[in-house]
Amino acid sequence: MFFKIEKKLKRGLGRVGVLKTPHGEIHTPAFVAVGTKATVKSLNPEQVRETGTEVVLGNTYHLYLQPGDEIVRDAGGIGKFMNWPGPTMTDSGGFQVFSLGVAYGKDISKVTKITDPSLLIPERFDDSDAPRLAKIGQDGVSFKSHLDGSIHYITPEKSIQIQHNLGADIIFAFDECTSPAEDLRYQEEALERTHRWAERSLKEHKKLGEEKSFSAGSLSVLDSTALPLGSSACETPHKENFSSPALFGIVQGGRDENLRKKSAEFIGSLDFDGFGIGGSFAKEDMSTAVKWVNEILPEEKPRHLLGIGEPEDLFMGIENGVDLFDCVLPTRLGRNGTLYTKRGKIIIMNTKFRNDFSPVEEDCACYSCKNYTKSYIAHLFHGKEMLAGTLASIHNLYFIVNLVNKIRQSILDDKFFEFKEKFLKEYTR
RNA sequence: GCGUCGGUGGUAGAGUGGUCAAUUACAACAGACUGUAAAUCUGUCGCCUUCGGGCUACGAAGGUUCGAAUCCUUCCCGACGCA
Repeated sequence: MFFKIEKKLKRGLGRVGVLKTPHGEIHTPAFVAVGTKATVKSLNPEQVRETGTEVVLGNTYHLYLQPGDEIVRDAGGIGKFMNWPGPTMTDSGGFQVFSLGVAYGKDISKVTKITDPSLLIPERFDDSDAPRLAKIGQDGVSFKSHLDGSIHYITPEKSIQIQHNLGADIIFAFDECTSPAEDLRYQEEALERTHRWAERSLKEHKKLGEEKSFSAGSLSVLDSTALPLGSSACETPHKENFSSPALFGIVQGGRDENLRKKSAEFIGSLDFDGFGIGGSFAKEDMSTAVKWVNEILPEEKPRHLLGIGEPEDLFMGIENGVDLFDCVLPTRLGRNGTLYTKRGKIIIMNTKFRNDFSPVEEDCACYSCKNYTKSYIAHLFHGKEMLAGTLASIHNLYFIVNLVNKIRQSILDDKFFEFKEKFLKEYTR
């Protein structure tokens, strides 16, 4: 993997770059489509590509449970398995420590509103009897499968082994995503753990890399079949790291400035190929956390803001030096009937759209907008037709990917701040 | 014409003397969703309300009862059976 910064924002930490992977280039800042179970829900790879998406992110925990990482390995890796010829990433399962752990069955998620003050009370009350599917142990995390109830113990080593089997171009260290509701003492404890796990992830990664380079030799034959289907993403794979993915370390630290900076210092000092910025945020804490971290992380390596994705967040992240984003929102909102427009989100099932024969966005160039009306898409949703989620996901993914692309271009044109102001002024809610 | 069964809120369909403005499902309406436990979830869903409650309602009209969607009578409508 190779990362090159092409241009920097004059004010702020933002930059434009290119990330070269064995399966093609990623033009940063870039939006990564989430394909948790080796599929971007409701879309086939051609449809994903048509939205302008360059890279897809799968999930370690989900693919380990089903179909199993060895099957994905034997299929030729996640990209080949899912017929996605471009770059791929896998998340480590660290988010599931959170979503299936403390957040399980609760009204907390990746970005938590502070409307419920009890969520932010700075104490870790004893709710050990609360049902959860993930429990943090001495060495790793025990998960109770949401599919069949079986118990699985995931350690940093295990996560890296699974990810090597899944075979993405970029993988992540195993971490603990913490809730903003946790108190400082717990954040500190969790951060220590994430740091130890980072070192262990890195060590296991290097070990597996060495084992692979010993047995490498005929690998290039295998990979020549996996080149991107005609398009600019085609690039000669780099020799270094060819047989081994790039590993990103993850910065945590919650909302505390000292912890965030400490984490950025520590993770940034390790021999990672890039970095993830993790954590569950209260919305207003996000920008400061990102800034604290990116002022410290080594400038020449890429940074991925994990799980973030609303338009205003993308501007914030890019301005503060983020190169990669992934988020389930475009596809999840799409499937659930909410569509992005430059004037804000709309709920397509609302009565007023039943007889609205204009496209979702008049000047949008996505497949859905070029071919269908709001009335028709509303009809598909009311009728619970499968095509509904597909058309909506195409539009939303196109909207977000293209927004990031436009922001990228605005930096190249020295117009970032004008563009940001203009966009956010029109975009409401 | 006689007999039997049945008529419940937008629909289907519970309820068969008080705890019933009426279970439930669907539809409708509004909302939520940020490293996917998610094609999911939440709220509203007779009228009015100062959110305490008030009013009108289970085909129609009478009646029994402290009290009726629930029991009785007649009528109207529907299905089936016999003529």
